[in-house]
Amino acid sequence: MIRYSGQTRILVAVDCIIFGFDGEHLKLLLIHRGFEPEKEQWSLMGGFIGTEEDLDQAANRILKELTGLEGVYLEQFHAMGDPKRDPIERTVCVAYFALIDIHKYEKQISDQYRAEWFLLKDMPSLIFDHQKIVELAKKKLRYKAALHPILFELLPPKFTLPQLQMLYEAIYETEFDKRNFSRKILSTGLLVKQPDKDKRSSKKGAFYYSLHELEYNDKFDAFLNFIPNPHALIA
Amino acid sequence: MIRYSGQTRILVAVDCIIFGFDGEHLKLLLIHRGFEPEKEQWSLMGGFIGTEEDLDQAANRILKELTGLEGVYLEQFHAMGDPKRDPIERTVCVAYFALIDIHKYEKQISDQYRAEWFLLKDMPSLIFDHQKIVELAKKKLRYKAALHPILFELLPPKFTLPQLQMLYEAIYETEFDKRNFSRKILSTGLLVKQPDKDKRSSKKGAFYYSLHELEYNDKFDAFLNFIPNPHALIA
DNA sequence: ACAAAAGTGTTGCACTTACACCCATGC
DNA sequence: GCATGGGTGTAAGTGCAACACTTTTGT
Repeated sequence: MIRYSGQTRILVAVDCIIFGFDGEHLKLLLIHRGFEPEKEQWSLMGGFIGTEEDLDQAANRILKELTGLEGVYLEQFHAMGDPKRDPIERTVCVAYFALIDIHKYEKQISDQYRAEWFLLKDMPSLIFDHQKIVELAKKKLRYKAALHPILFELLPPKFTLPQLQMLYEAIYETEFDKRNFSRKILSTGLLVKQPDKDKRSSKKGAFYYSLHELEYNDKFDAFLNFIPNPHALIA
Repeated sequence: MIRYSGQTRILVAVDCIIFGFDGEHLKLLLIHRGFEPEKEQWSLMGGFIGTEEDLDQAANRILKELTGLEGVYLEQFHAMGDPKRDPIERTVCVAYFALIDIHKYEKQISDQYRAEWFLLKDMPSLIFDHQKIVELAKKKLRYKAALHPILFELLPPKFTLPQLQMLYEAIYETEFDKRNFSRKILSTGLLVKQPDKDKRSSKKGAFYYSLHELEYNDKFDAFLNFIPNPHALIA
């Protein structure tokens, strides 16, 4: 087998930033490492890429190992290559962020890891440069969600407009006018009103909506402008 | 030295998509490889990362080796990891796109490579998955340039509004109304009118403008909406 | 004087914002 | 019957798109 000569080969890992939404706050799924290095520390879910898989496959595999979930929204957003980022051995990492419906996550799927949800603003310190990766992921998520309908991935298949608005408000750390918000969201044509209501959070109850799959796939890449004054809110 | 055991180490390369603008068309700087593998084929400029450099440093070094330029606009946009993308040996590549003032490029800086500018729509076939990387880069460039003032990096320090408009038109493969275009661009406050004119392309001559550095740095990350109907033009 | 490109203003429309009241229900 | 959250409409302002004529100057 021919190989390139005189070059250093390096470990390549994939790390996943897993976002979830509990109805009120944005959360991150972190793992408590039961193994060296940095045993007993909190970190992002990650792993080395296998010999027969590409990066997306590796990210999906890793996500499944931790959460048991497949078909999750997963997007590559940055590669980190500082030679000193992993003190044990040089590792280049390709970071992905995942958006999951927090209720689909079943605890203790993996016994190698103890996983736990943390509020974004109440996170433990993380190993290596994971803190920095999380910051990048947050920024990227805000950026992308301002223009593309990705936040639905954080909600269950049926959700209410107040729930959706709370999600946007959590992500942008601000408040929106509910009349304008509902008009803007509904005008995209992405939502289908359901006949039933969610009555858990009010006496009157709020109508459920679900995604119009066809429109959703069509408009996913379109430029939709989901938030007012993006100029002010996006770094 | 402690290392992670049982993991495969992989080559990591950086590839640069180098965009230039000749006043009329968007171009790409490609190299004719004088070495194996794929000797005598056209490819993107790339190289393996060094043991002491991070990804950005590697990209800057590689760009300098080919063009002699430093301080160039360079942005990481995607990592490619298909195990079969390089037939010689598995290589993960991190792709960057660079924007340079085409007139700053001096030929034959490197004798390892023969470099040549190609019209984007008139490119030779490229090695490996470089074609795909170029497609991704074009998409990313369009996307980013719709919201951020990056295209100035493709022009000389002094340029005219008609030149700038031609650039935007080349990138989006469409035409804009010059009255609306000039109003929109000038309203950003990013440009400073110069006292002199460029008289090469008309009898009347067009005023030069230069970047207002302070405003440019301030507003670089802002959301500016440089093109009409982004919905229609951005994939 | 004519050709060729630069420069400039206005109007209508669409979208966005700001804002306040009624509705349905469980207790 | 009242408290709680859900749902809706309107008016003013802003930003965007469409559109045509004048200016300059080299030949």
